[in-house]
Amino acid sequence: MQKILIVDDEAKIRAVIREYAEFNGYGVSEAADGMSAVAKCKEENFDMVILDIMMPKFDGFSACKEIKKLKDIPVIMLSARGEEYDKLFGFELGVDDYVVKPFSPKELMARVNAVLSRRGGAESRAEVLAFDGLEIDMPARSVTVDGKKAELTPKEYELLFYLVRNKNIAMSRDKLLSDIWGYDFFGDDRTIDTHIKNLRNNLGPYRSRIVTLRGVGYKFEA
Amino acid sequence: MQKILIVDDEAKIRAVIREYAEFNGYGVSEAADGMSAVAKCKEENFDMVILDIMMPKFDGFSACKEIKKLKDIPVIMLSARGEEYDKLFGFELGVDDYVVKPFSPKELMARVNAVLSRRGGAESRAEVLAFDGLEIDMPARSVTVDGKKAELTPKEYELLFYLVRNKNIAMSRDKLLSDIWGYDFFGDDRTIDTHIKNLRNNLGPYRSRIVTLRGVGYKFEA
DNA sequence: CGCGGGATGCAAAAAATATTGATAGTGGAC
DNA sequence: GTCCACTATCAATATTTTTTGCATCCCGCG
Repeated sequence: MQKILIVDDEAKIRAVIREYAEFNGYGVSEAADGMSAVAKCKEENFDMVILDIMMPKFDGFSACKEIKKLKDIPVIMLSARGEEYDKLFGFELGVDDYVVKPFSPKELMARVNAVLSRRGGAESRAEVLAFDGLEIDMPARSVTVDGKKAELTPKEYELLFYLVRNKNIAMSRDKLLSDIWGYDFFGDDRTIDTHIKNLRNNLGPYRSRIVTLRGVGYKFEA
Repeated sequence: MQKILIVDDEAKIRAVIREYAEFNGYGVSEAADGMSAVAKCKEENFDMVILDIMMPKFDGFSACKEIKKLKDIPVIMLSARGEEYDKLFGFELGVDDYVVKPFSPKELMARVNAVLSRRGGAESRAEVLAFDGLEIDMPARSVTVDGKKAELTPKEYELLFYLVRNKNIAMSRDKLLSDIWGYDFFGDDRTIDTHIKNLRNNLGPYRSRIVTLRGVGYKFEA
């Protein structure tokens, strides 16, 4: 079941959306402000966030930015008519769709479905990513560094892909070992270090994207 | 590179779309009104036109009609909410998609990609392809290497065609076996390797187009 | 300032994987 | 039935990758 996080300061609006969303077979969580929305996204994996712009504490824009930094979750923004249209065009915001209040719940759900199906639809699961001159093409299993192809070993691919898919999230050695090597791997932690080192050596100028978190593990910084 | 013509009277909107489009790897031209849009279409071949409806001089509808008369280019229309919605569905306008303002640029690009891949789908599923001196004619079941016909066995054809149809995508041995040999094939992985070897031997200088992906399988590199 | 627990680098051993050529099985054409 | 091209399997070889142990380095902390 796909889960949606509804963020709006008005309980009434949340309730309406919830009702429709549940009717459409989605699981629903709620948050009343941007801050707690971000917090919830940290602890739970949502498939979609519906985010009001005007909110106390932490507005929708800021929340959106934070959430997108955390994970690549689709976001639909809600706004009152005429409210800060322009900002939506901000390049870095990455909003997936936009619905003007007052909206009909039916229309909102149509958009939710549209966005989700676009994502889930085979290719567009953002499997080809670029960070400056670092291009990562997962389907093709190829990585280019400033236009030059990097030759990675299988484990290096897996490691990189894994870190990128979980970008900006600290991954402990334990988690890396069990997720990439398999839960039944009996081996040394140093193994990871070595692979990280090898991987870094292949990323040239972008080696520092893989950040060491002392005492914890690693993360890919986007 | 695919080229898009963006037509809107507001420079700001054009700029936003341009930014996104270029980010997505498209080439971009702009026009501020319907008249110059048609003119540009006459002199240059675009792969897509994004057309605002409400414009001075020559509105989007008229421009669309003119352009469609000239060439069969996909058109995506932009419209303000509620603005002449109906007409879009009407008649022979042949609009490929439409997006309601305010829209998120991301959504617009998703639609652009969708329309283009829908169109290009037919094309890229082209059954006669050439990579340098390697010509692959699927319907004719013939492959020529630098003008000389290569004699392939049935399995070699299938393998090559399959890889080419999925060019630049890593294909695991599992997938190859189940897609080419059939899901019920009970056999050895090495079988594939051998056929790959035979195939490569028949591709002369282009043998390296079939790239080994250690630990995974193979891919055809275009 | 020195200590200690990671983090890193290196190189060799060990393991995994791909390539290749030889070989045998298969089914159709004659 | 025999021949033949094609296919599958196998085993030896070649290649690459992974792991590991150790030496060294670095950073935060007392």
